[in-house]
Amino acid sequence: MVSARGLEVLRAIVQDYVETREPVGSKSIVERHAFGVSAATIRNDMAMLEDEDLIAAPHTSSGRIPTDKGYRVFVDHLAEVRPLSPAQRTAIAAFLEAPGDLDDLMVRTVRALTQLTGQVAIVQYPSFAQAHVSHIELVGLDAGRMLVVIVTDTGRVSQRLVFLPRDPAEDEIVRLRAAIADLIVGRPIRDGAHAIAERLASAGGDHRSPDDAVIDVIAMIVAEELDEFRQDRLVMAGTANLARRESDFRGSIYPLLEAIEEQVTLMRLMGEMVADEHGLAASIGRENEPFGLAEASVVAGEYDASGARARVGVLGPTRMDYPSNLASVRAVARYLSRLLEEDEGAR
Amino acid sequence: MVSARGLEVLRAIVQDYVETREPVGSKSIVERHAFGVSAATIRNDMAMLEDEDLIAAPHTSSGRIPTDKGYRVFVDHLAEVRPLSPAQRTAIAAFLEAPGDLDDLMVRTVRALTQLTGQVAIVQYPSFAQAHVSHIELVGLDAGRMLVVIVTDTGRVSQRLVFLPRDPAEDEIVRLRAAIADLIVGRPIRDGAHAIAERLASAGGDHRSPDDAVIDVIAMIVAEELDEFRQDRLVMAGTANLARRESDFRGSIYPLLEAIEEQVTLMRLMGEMVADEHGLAASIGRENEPFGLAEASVVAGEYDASGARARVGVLGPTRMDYPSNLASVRAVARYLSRLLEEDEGAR
DNA sequence: ATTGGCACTCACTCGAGACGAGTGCCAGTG
DNA sequence: CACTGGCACTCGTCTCGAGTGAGTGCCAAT
Repeated sequence: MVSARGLEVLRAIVQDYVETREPVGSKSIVERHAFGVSAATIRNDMAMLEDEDLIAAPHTSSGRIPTDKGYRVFVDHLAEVRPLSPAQRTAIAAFLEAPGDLDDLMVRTVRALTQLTGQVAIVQYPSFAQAHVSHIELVGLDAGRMLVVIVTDTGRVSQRLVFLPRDPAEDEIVRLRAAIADLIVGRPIRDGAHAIAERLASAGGDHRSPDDAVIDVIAMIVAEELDEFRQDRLVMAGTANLARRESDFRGSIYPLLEAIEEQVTLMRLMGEMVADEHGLAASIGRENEPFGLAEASVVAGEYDASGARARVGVLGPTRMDYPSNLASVRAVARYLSRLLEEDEGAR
Repeated sequence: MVSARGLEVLRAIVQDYVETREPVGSKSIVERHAFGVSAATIRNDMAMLEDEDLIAAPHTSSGRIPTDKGYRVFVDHLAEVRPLSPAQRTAIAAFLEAPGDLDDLMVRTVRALTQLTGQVAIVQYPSFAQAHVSHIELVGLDAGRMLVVIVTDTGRVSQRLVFLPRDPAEDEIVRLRAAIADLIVGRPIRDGAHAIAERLASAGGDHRSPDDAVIDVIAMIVAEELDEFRQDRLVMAGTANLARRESDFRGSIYPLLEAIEEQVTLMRLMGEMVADEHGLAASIGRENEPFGLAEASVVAGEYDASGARARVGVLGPTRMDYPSNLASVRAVARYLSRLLEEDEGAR
């Protein structure tokens, strides 16, 4: 029921509201946008938009502000992702090109994104669920301690300290390492944990030797560690920006800070967002209610890391500059993909 | 020039103000505390306290609130660290007793502290500056990648991925490992980096072999990593509490969130605090100005980890409950010391 | 040294009135 | 039928002034 011009009016309202942070009235729309019609006409269109629940009036007679639904329509149909300025592009490059390992890259990425958008930036580590184990090492230390190191083909390394009931001999370690490597090296991570669990179960009864206590401990640790690999991690930056934009949130920013500390919530939220053809996705206002973030929006984009796929995004007030944030997220995601595809797991 | 009763009045003002969050007047003091004198007398005492800049009046005629100097006197002379309730003690025990490595312990500690105090909790990792290198391992992976693993006697493990100009042979790695181990194993970390740097410098000219490129790369990484060991790390929790207590901060909580993200600032602040005989220290309000935290206070306590020493603390509004926070910090610090001394570097 | 009394200050609250941005509606026009 | 100008109406916001009360500072008396 909304005319083409009606949608243009919606666009104008969203833009002006985001910019001025004040309810926008028919008159100011006529002034700021060359619609070529009178304020009264705009008012008629606005009445339509209000019927459709795309905009709302805070008080009986004041300007209108977009509803969450209005933002949704704006993002889906009206927002053109506006290309970044050359300066911004070189900024991204400067941030990300420095050498370093995966951890470094993630940190620099999240900094770049918070810098570009002025929002809280979030970067998921590439999902290792489908990565393969490329290496396992057992390093005997002193007095019953052993270091278990696992490396994946996507370049993630994890180490873990184990306390053993007794000190195994050198050749015993070598044998053990070979046995475990046999079980998991070259196989996808998600299978690894299974394989070991099965092995542990089947070993019951038959040929238990005194070694088995040691083996069990180590195998269990390896399985645990593999399981942990599957849980993705987040890096965040720019939390302080929430306080700067405090007035953009009606209520307290408490739930937001909580969600940021409880990374799990954000993890799930980012995971459940559905991307469009550009790999971009937005989750707006009340849509985040199940996550306790009803006053916030998240804009996210996908990136590829040699097979593994994950997301980068920003978190901010519902009243955010979507076109610009979408652009920043897309640019960073693309750059990241290129960087991570380039050197194929060299990191 | 402040009488004994005058100090009692200061105590009353601090207590009441922290509790009610409102300026406290002479009358309410008489009502809530059994001073046995009239309001007028209290007023005289308050005039003294005001002359000494220990309390101040927000408006000409309203109650008084403590100045930063007033809080300082309160903390130094008037606050008795009130013992924790048994329930709180068992809560600490329950939090900290679970098994796990050092990282786990740090996380659980910081959670316990934020839980107990309702403030932002901060835990420094034990300082490794005086720890000794107990183990070094070089693990050759595929295609020019090598994993360098360093372990200290305080149980910290670090690993780092290196890209080598070429693939070294197996026996070459063994030799190299022995050479580096010779330089640093058993020696304090701070010497290790030196030793390697010297070695690198002296090797110039004489017996350069084609190996040296590889050696150099690895040695440099090891030196870098050792250097990093000396930089302590922080774990934090309860950031969201700042938003809950927002009204306790006159201005914005922006600088606080910034400091929390910029861990370095807090690190320095905690490092510079001077502890009393109980290992406790407080830094109050304006005293934190150089760190951009003029509206906040930090309460910290020292703990020992088999030689290494570090701090735990809480960050909150200047108007905080110092006795209770001091008690919580002390209890957690003590518990942590006990736990870390007990199993002497087993972690 | 302590006290009761008293004048004084000043933030805060409340209601009334003025203001103005903005709406909704309607009759008129191309 | 879409658009326009006009107009009454709503309602949040600002301002002003009076009233209120908590709290002080000072002083003379004990």
